[in-house]
Amino acid sequence: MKLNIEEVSSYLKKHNIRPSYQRIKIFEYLIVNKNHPTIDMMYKNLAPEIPTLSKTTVYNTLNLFVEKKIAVVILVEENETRYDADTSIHGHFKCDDCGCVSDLNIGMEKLTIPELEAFQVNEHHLYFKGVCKDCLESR
Amino acid sequence: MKLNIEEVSSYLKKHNIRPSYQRIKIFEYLIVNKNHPTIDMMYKNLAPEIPTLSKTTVYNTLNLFVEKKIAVVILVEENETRYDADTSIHGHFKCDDCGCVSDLNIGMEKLTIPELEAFQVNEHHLYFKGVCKDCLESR
DNA sequence: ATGATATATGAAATGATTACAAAAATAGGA
DNA sequence: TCCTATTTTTGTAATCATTTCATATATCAT
Repeated sequence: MKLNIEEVSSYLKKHNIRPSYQRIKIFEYLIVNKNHPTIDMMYKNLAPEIPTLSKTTVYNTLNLFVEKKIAVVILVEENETRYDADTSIHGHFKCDDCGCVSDLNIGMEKLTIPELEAFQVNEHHLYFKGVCKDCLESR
Repeated sequence: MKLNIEEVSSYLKKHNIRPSYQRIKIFEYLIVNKNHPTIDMMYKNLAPEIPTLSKTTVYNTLNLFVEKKIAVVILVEENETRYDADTSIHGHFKCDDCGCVSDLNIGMEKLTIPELEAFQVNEHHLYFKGVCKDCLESR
């Protein structure tokens, strides 16, 4: 996602989403931080800037983004739903130490799965868990 | 997992789990059905056979199995934690139509991810979502 | 058998998410 | 611009999965 902040509004419009103040701010947060945040992370970070923000709005907005396909759900942990505005096929790594979730550019096309020949595949998900480089070094 | 039902008890013991009646029945359910069930599915299916069974016991037992590494958590859906007694590295497919989750034998070793060179990888997760063959045919 | 430890149970607490109704913002037409 | 209809936001209450906790039950070693 090489999306410029100024283009957020038109990007939302292009996907049939009215660019309200809250929606713009939330989408901006996703593409600027690229940290695959949870609802709570987004709420806590945006609340100071948007004092009236309700957590329900964050839930509603992300559900809308997913429905309109400008965001995807990332599952790397039980009871921890994260979101990503990068809808291209790629993987993730979750560090069990610092908790960060980073992107992996994976040529998942290389993976041919015979068992899926007759299947209709709509979503690809690949993730790893372990300890990231930074955490390994600081031990 | 080519585990014989009679061997469940010794398999549990080998992993430092006391083979109580409930634990044996729950583990048997996993290896016999191979359907990657949720806690609720296991509870509903075993309750008739074990009238005193408590859902808390199913939670406790699966948490124990995961801790002792004889089962793994499978995430293919928000707020839907599933379990698998096959701890070997393999993938899954979830059908959005019938809801079934099936195994995929994937040589994930073939995937070399340069970005993970300096990382310590403990878990591999790969899954796809879409429509399975049976559901496609019955349309 | 007895006492100690481990396990199972059910009720209550927690936490994330959704449902819902009211308030606020926005868009379009007179 | 004003009015009305529609959309969006908000906060509270409801829901659902999961955990906590205290008690009851079962198991183990002596």
